[in-house]
Amino acid sequence: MRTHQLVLHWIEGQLSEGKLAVGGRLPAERTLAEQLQVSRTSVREAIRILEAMGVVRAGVGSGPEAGTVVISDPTAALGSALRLHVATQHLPVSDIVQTRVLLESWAASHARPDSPELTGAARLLEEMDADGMAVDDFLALDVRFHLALADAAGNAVVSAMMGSLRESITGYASRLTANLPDWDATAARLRAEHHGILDAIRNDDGQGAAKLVAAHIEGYYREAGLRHST
Amino acid sequence: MRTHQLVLHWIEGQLSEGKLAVGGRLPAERTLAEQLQVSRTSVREAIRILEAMGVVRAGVGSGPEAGTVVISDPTAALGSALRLHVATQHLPVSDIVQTRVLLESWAASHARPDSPELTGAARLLEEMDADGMAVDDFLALDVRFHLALADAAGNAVVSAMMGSLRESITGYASRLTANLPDWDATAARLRAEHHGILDAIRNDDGQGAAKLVAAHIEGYYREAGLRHST
DNA sequence: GCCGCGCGTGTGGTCTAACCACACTCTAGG
DNA sequence: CCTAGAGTGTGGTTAGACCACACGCGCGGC
Repeated sequence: MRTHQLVLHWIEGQLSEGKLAVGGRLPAERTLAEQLQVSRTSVREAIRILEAMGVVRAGVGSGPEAGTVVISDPTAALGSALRLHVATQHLPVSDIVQTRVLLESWAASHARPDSPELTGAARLLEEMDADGMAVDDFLALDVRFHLALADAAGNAVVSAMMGSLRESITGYASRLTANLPDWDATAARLRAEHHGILDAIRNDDGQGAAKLVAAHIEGYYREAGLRHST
Repeated sequence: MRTHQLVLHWIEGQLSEGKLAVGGRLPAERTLAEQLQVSRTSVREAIRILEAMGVVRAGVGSGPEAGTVVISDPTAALGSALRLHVATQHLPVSDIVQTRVLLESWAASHARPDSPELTGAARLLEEMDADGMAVDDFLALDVRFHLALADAAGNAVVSAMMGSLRESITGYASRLTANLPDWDATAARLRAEHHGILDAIRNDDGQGAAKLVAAHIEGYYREAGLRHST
């Protein structure tokens, strides 16, 4: 076993045993190196991996924001991993879109009508109804709306996967937007569909909401010219 | 931007532009450090992250197995990320099981009846029918059977997520097995259910297969004592 | 007595230079 | 012709140094 993996396992053990929890701080790199009898370099390599996985956040200086703190951001890990593998062209974008439809349909049909996240989603829709909204701003709100729907289903894993899928193809999606023949018409349609989805969920019509979401996403990508199977 | 991120972005760019593909080799660490005008330390930190993400494999010595080679193993990245976040107790195991049901049901209903992966799945079932099979061996084949079903749906993202979900809870699952009141009876039931699922897929009854898969998984965890919502 | 500025201290971030283990490859000797 | 050894290039690891940063204590002026 390589040295940095030893450090990694030690930290994972501390997490499993509850000796290290979210919000807690790792020992300083130099201290940890001495404790585990390895070089600081190896400690740093382990911490880098944890950072890439969204498990810790490293901050210089001193005070509450400094040091290496345990966080929990599964979306970051999954997102960058997916993005890298899309770059290697071993994960087709069409598969990502298909998976997004699958997860989001499920979330729509399992979202609880009284979920607090839906209130936030409704507020986002109001913002999107503003006139003369810039395309990028609209798309940013769109992402947040869809993530809010996913959160409303109350499954942390699904939420994280949804977020990572969105993150891995945001670059792709904004390029696709340029293909749209008439943005204003598309935006108007998207707005209407969003309201339809939210209403369906609030009326406890999970199956209907799932169908609307699937049609919403597939319609957008089809209009923008991405070819994919369903 | 931190130095190792510069290296990371450079490599990601090479991947996106196709200058670096799966099977290709990165320049030697010392060479890369000189090219990008950074220290070898920073190059190594970037490579460590890529290694953790399942994008490269590093090997010492010389020859075809040596050097840093581009691979593509999304499952590794997602799996270790999920496992770490389960350790922080910010990803409930019940959510993982629920997501597994969701993905696997979808895969069962979208698997093509003539998919070559199903042939492999059938062979696995034959092996599992052997008498006096050790529990661990049975479970290992079980994992491969379920992954084969996921692969049969032809979506790389779903396959990777399925694999990572299994990986993140294998430790948990094998502990659960000890709770089973009568392993032989359970194993017999699992075998029968497996055959039922495979038959449903081969008869082009996707909806039926999905229902059977969901019941199969939920039944197992319920019997083993994991409490979770559906 | 109170306020504010500056330095001390500890943090992660980076770099250099060296040595190790490994696995292939070339070459000299039998 | 074959084999044993030296040579070469790879990642793996370490030690030690210096940097930028940000808080917090304490000294000084007001």
